[in-house]
Amino acid sequence: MGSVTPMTAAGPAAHRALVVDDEEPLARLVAGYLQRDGFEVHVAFNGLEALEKARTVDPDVVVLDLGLPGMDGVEVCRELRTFSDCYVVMLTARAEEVDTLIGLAVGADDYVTKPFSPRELTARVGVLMRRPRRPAASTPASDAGAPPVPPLVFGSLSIDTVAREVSVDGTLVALTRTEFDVLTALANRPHVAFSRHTLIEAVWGDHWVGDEHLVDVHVLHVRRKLGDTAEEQRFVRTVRGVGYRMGQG
Amino acid sequence: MGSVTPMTAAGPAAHRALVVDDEEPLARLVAGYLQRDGFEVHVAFNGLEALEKARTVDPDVVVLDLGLPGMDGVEVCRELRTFSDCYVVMLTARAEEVDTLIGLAVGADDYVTKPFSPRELTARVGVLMRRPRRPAASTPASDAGAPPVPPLVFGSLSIDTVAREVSVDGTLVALTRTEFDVLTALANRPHVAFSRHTLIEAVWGDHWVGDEHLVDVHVLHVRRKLGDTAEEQRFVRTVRGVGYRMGQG
DNA sequence: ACGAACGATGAAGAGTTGCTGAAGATCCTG
DNA sequence: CAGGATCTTCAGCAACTCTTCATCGTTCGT
Repeated sequence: MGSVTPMTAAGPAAHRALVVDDEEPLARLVAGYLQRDGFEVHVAFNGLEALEKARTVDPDVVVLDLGLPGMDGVEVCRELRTFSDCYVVMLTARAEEVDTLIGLAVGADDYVTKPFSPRELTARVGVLMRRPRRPAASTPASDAGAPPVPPLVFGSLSIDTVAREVSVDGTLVALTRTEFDVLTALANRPHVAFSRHTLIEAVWGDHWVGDEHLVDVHVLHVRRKLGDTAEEQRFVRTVRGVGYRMGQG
Repeated sequence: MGSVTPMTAAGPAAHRALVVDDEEPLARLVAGYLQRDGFEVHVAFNGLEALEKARTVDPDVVVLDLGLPGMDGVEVCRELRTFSDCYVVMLTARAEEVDTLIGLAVGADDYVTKPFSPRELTARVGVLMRRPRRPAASTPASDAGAPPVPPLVFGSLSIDTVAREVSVDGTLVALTRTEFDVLTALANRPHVAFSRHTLIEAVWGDHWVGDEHLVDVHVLHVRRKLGDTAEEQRFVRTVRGVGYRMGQG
């Protein structure tokens, strides 16, 4: 593998980065690497300064140390999010902190644990920059105007996955939970041949132990309720030597 | 409130995850955590199995160990990218590997270094799932947007590896499992001459014992069903003294 | 052109797979 | 706790598939 050459930009850089860390040598080190990667780099040594620079520079990505004096990284990140949708990479001292942070819904895009190699950090930043920029605010509670989920339709068979209702020729058919789950697992990927094992993982979860032919019985029941037989398989089809499949051949 | 509501036991969940690791206990551990987080979890223990499952279940996220036996994580990830745009979290043994991997442009979305806390991993996966890349992936139904896996085409012959369907001139041809596997093994690498031995390894696995000319019989059957004969070998061609080969040449 | 090696083919027994009914185990509801 | 619904296991059966084997035709080297 030759050089990877991460964008050879000269003059006004393509992207702006803000590095926030109270340990000046570390900040400078990271800044240097990012600069070499073609970023226009700005540095801040505390939370307030970081927010101020973020407002003026409008960076594409902020590398933010968690353990800042005064206003800590979490606070900075939260405040940052009120006026910017830039990417945030959080630096933490211990790996265990990461899940705490994520749990706090701080809103960072990536977490890097100290000690890290500068190249790892810059590489991760590179990955973020290649992502399409996030659209607006990612409010978790914007499910209000959620569009209705269309039913899965196979000829005269219709599966409402939300209501968990199945109908054939407009007539409701009562399936048990397992029967419904088996049918839906297949119907979610029409035409795809599922092995019994994969089907079991989908419906029962992995950790399951027992006879794989359990699936056969449930398929039998589904077929019966749907008006199918082993001879006429309109909906659930047998793929001999493999398992089952949904949809016309 | 209070309880996190781990979703009613199993059943088709909102998101699907595929965990790939040759160390079964570790894979199960990770799988368990993801399941608790509401994922429908599938497990694979080697690269080939991983790709096969990825094709059938179309996961939203793949947790992929770098050090797999045979086909390694990098290869799996590359191949995966040819038909899926799912998120990929790569597990690596050493931190230094991470920048190498990123440099190789493997295309993973996150990298976690062993040893890791399961909660950190699942938390990172959770972050990924909140990302906007896949717009409507949150609905349990309607996977219509799933990228279709392109069939293998040789003139008038078309092989749908996912549905396990073969058609000639648009007409479906019913192959048995072994016949299909033999044909697909050849078709996966067109122009490559397979020895009977290699073919047997590919289809039957390497622990097989018996007469190698078993392959001949299956090829015969495949040819017949495909409308070929020993004289007119449009699809499966004999390579005298070696074995068989797919495609013109 | 001749014999040896190789591939193609047909047939048949052994083995596998899927379907089905029934019965026991388990879960849920009232 | 009883009664019913549901899940799971089991065993028999029928159909299908795999594999082996013997034979025949073709190709290749000499």
